[in-house]
Amino acid sequence: MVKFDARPQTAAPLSSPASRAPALAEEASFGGRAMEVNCLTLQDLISPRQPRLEFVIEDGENAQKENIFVDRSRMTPKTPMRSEPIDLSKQKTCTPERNPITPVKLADRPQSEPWTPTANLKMLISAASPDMRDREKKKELFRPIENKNDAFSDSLQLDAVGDGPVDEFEKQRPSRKQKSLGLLCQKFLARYPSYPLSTEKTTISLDEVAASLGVERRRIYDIVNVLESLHMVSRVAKNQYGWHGRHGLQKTLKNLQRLGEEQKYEEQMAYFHQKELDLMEYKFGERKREGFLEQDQQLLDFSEPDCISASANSRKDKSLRIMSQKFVMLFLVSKTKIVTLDVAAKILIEESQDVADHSKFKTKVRRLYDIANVLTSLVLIKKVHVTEERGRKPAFKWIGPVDFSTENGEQLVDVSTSALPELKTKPHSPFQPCVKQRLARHSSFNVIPSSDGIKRKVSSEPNSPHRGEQGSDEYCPKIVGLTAALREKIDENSQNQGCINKKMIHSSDKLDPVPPFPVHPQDSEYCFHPLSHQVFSVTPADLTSIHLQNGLDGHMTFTPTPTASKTESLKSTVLPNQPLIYVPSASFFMLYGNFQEGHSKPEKGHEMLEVAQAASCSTELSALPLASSYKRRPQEAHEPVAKKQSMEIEDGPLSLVLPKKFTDPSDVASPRNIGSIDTMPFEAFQRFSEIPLAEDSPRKTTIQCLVTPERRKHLRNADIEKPSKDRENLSEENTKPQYLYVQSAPGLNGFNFLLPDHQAANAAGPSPSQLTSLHVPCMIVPSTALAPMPFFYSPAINSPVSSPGPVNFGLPGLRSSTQLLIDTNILSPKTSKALSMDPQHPGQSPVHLSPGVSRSHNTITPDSPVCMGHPVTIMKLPQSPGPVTPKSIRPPYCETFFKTPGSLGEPMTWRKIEGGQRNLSTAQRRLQISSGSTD
DNA sequence: TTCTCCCGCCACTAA
DNA sequence: TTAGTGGCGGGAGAA
Repeated sequence: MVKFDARPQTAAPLSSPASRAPALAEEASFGGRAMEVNCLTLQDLISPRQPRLEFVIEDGENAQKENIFVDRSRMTPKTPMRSEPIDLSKQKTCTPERNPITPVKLADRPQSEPWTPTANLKMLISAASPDMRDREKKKELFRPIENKNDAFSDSLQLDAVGDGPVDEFEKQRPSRKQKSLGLLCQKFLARYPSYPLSTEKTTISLDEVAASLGVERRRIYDIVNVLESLHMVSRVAKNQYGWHGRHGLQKTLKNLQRLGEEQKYEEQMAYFHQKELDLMEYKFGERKREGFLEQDQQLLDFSEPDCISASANSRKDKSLRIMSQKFVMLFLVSKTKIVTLDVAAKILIEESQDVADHSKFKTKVRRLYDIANVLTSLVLIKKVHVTEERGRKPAFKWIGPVDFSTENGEQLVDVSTSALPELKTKPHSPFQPCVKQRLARHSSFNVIPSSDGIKRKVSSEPNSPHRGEQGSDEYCPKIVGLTAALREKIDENSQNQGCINKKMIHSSDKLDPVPPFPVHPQDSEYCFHPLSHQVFSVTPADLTSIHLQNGLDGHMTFTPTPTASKTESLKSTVLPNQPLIYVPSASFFMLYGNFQEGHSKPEKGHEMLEVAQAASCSTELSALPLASSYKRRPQEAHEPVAKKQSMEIEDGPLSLVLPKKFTDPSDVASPRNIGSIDTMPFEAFQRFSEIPLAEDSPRKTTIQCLVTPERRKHLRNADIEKPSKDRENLSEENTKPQYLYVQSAPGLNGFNFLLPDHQAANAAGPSPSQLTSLHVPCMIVPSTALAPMPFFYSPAINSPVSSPGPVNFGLPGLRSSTQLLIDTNILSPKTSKALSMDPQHPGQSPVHLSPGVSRSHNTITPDSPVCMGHPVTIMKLPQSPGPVTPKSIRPPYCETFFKTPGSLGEPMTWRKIEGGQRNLSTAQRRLQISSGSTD
């Protein structure tokens, strides 16, 4: 692009020749290919004193800035060679039709000129022709969309160019948030595994990343600098960084914590707090000040080799790396783990011996925001506000690991983790230690050494093994149900076990959408926001067996609901009558890890399958406590949301299957089933769902959410009538596969449920072929915007014409996404109990009562339309009784596994994998758990 | 208004 | 010399 630079002779060049020369070269080069555009600046329009015009060529570098995308079709290339996009942003003052005069670079304007780039642009637009305005709008429209998935991607906008009103352009322009460093960082992190294999050397090319993310390299520097401060990356060459991931994060943080303590940062923070509050006069002595400076050197030594020479007030001393480390140190040494920006800025200014003027303060705060964005993306901190006497102050709270020490060299592991011997000392579980301290913060938990030397968390309150967290976090006062400890437990487990941690079903809009684990801030672009309207009401009875909660971060957790007396005091994750909202979560797509990674690194991408396979092949696992069958690898647990999001985008939908007892009556007591690998799915689900699992009724699985009011009523009544003793009988009951089918579209655009009812048609015992089909009465709750929910009831189960083949589910207009199949047995034990009262079918699933009973529960008429779309083949998912553990004294449990459905519109087939067989495809990945039974 | 932080100039650094 | 880095602060969007 070429433009004329109307630069006053008197204007002194702002750029050094050295720095400007390359730019000019690029400009020339680029200009040779670019369409010539004449630019007219306001200055040109209003100032008659332009002494001369200087020919300047827009440089290609600028053309790349912030990924400007240009509608080439609307341009008139002057040379066929032109193939690169033109930065229309640089045409703010240009119009192709106007040649002669040209604007100056905004930076070249004399200081006296009040025009800001924006003001100048606006003025020019106003002064220019409609054509110019259109072009300006186009420029805005095609601004980088680093995200292919961003709202304003591609074609739609292209079509809109020139057609829509001005407002449309404004609407489609990426918001500030969309361009935020935090979001960019998330995208950046999504590109790399949190815990890369030691054998794999990931190199980061800044150019490549910048181009990929559609931003200028400058932005990438900000990210890598912070990451470098945490040793997550290291510079290996020019423009090249090596990716280390989180492997060394724990050590780094530990060092930072130590240094922070040595630096007396806590005192400094206290000092500034006190100073600010005018509560007392306190000053650090000069000696201490000097001590800080010495510590600085230590910090620099620790940080990076290229920082060691940093000295006070030097350029490097102010580098983002150093600032980042110091910032992190503040958190680590803080008892409250909360650091206000102003205090942090003041400390940094103090240390750098800068003149503590307002300008410096602002600059520091800006940098801290940059750092905080990256740290937030790393799920190490989260934004909070501190209310002080002087008002509300922005601050951040550390949500990352807080304790990096181990006692006597012992590795603290989660109780459930310990159940998996091979995972007890899993080396890369850097966040494990933090569990100890976190748990210690909760009175309901103690850390006690176990006989095997493994420290385990146990509840000091027998009746409330998971209680105690609610309200403990002053910034998350509304957390309902799940305790932090429990979340951490789940998180910990999920770090090493590869699955099922992705639960769905958001509690309600009344529930504080606080992420159960360290996750992205709620305002993250990748976070789902709570719905303002109720979607599904759940009665207390519905929640007694399983509580599902989904934080905004997409993490979904199942809270154990005490149906047994021992756990009755446990609070429900979902409050009575609270709506349950299924929130399609990006984290849901973390199950298999990054799809791309999965291909490039099968060991990671398919770990779930491996786990499942292991479960299918190993009998060792069967002897493990139910609550610890699955573990998710650390990288998954701490995978940035961005990664999840990107995976969601790239990988397509996944599905969760929560199969229920699905065994033949003869298999109930079968030794083969008991403690067999078949328990794996159940254990896995139970593990994460924390669903109490009764040792005497291992096959009981219940879910009390997502049932119709009528059904709930029945269930409640039945539950009341049934003593707990009856549950024991349930263990002898055979159930047929019934599922709760949930299909959803991202962003809550889809909300589909198949509510398992009963399988009356097969009450006598379905054949394998029958079982493979969705012979389950179900309700599909299409969620368009979750508005008044239309119910689509599938009469397939009861209908004699129902086909044994796959049943298609789908909703027009919905993009295929996550699907959840939950066996009806997930219904609360009470439910199961109630439904299993029929003495005529003692061996059948509680929900498989007589057809008549079943019908009585139907709230939707069989005449309701059945949405067709995705064929679903229900796989047979046998279960086996879980080991007898204290935690296993829980009535219900369910099993889950996931699969990735095909792309939208593609039929999804659920099928079982035999043995170690894997059936993976790019379009469709499945986690198939051998059940020992055939379809 | 204040909070946030994008944006890109341009000085510094390294190859 | 040139490209890579990244400090810095204006200024505007978001809250």
